Amino acid sequence: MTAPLYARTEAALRDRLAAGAWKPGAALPTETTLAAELGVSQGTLRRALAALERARLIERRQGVGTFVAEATSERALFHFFRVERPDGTRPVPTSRVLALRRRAATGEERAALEGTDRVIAIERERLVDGRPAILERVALPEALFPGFALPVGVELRDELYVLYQRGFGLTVARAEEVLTAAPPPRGAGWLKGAPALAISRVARDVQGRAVEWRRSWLDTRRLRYRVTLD
Amino acid sequence: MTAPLYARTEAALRDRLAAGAWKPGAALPTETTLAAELGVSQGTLRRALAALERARLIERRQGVGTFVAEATSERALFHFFRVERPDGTRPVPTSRVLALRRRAATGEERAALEGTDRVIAIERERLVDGRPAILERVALPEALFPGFALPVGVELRDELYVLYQRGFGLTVARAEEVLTAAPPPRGAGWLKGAPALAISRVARDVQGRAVEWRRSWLDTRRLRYRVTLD
DNA sequence: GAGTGGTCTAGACCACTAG
DNA sequence: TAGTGGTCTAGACCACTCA
Repeated sequence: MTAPLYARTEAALRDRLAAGAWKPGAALPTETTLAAELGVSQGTLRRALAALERARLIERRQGVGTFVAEATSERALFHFFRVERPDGTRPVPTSRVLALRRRAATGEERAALEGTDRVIAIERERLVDGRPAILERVALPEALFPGFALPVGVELRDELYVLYQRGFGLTVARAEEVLTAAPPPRGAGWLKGAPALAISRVARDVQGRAVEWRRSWLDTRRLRYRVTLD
Repeated sequence: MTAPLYARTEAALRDRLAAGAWKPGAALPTETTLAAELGVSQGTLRRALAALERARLIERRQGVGTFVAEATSERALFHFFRVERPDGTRPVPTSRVLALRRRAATGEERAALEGTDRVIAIERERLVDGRPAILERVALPEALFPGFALPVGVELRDELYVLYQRGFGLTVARAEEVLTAAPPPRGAGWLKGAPALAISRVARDVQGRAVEWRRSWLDTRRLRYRVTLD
């Protein structure tokens, strides 16, 4: 009936992490103290910690300690940007915001973001090797991102997910993507009418809450999408 | 220097599974006997078995035993066919082989299949809701599939990966896919010139050997590709 | 009821890091 | 050298399946 102790221990830790009991990058208590605090054996605690490490919520370093995982550009790019050049190398894109405004959510956005009424809508170009290769529309629930702002028209080496965590305590832990081939969208003259790879994403935080919706159009002559199934 | 015991235990079991020490669907020895046989404690063995279960090489059922995973249609479809209808439901496709012949490998095939000289080339249509929706070209290393044959022109509810395992002892455990948007290929009139989602896949067996290369063209008006990143 | 895998514990020892 | 996480073991007990 009740879940096993290691699962309840993992859930308890997950809640405390989500609640911000420890800041990203900070160390958790040691195994022995944390086990005592939670009233479980060290072995049971270790099983819970191992699961959290697989989910990339924490990082463990032998001889040093256990730390809350931080959203870094590298991590965001590696895990959530599954794009490569035709030769298989992975680019590090820059980006330029074309527009940012607050407005009512479209039906699609409301469905993806689970009932959000108002969104912050961002349109940006992402540049690979200095030239635009991706057009992207991002929608954020306004309630979760109070005061969110971005400089418009400037070329940035940003990663949005780093900003989400640092500015609003929202850690993106999982994303679902749906891909189709699409005619080139309006507003991307550089696509020159070539078909684009359209990617729709819902990003979720540690507890599964939908935090961001985006749709990207990729210039498939210059970029491909790679995924491993196992 | 040397890998930890649980890792070596896992590797040993993986080798024995790949060598066919136990047939797909058969039961492995119990934990206690297997632990004794390998000269490790039950705890260490359990850690190795848990890893193999996560990799879906074995299945464990409490009160019953531990079994070598079988390639079933359901498993093949669920893990390796990441396609859905626009409404989000997952179709169960049928297929019709258009051609099957043996020939020299193209450069692309040789690269993907790691030096294979001759391949069995299959071209087939896959039908969703009774109508063609996917054109697919499959290349198999001839050396690994002696005598491989398929009925041509007949509509089948097949799953190739089930045939690979049952007929040739080759279990597909992992696949890498690269997606692009592509102009419609020759030979798929039903696409009517609409852009297609092109999917290239290398499938690998338990030990990482490339076992199959395929390229599929999806009618993106009727099908989408879904993937979860975490 | 016999036998299987699943959970949980306690503790010894090792490997690594940092002051 | 003190303190951390990593490995490995032994054993008790639970939960489930099936004859």
